[in-house]
Amino acid sequence: MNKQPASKAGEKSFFARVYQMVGRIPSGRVASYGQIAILAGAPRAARMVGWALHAIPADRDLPWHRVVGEDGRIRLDQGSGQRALLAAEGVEFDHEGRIDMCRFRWQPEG
DNA sequence: GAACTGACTTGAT
DNA sequence: AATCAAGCCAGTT
Repeated sequence: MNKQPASKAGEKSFFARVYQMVGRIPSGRVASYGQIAILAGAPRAARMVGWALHAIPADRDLPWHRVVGEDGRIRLDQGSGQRALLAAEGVEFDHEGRIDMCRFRWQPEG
């Protein structure tokens, strides 16, 4: 548990960074774990991103469902409803349940 | 303080 | 093209 302050005052944990980036993903767009990791400042912490999302408190209204694998496929077991959430936002899935990352990948430039 | 873990990614076989 | 293995970072125990 965080009995001590995360790093220094003002600096948030890597998790908080991830949450912030995930929160910036616009509706109808998706980002990969690795992408979020890069944006969060850890180009190789893709696994941590997944763990961070796993640790998202219910209070957070983060669009965690907009984070998928680099191949555009959901890395969660069915039951999370992630695919349904994305489909509801206009994200299209192919017959293999994969997203066309070329079209739906979120590009933080704008 | 060391070891383990994980909603990943990439490269090799 | 599919499967296997290793690497990676940060948090948790």
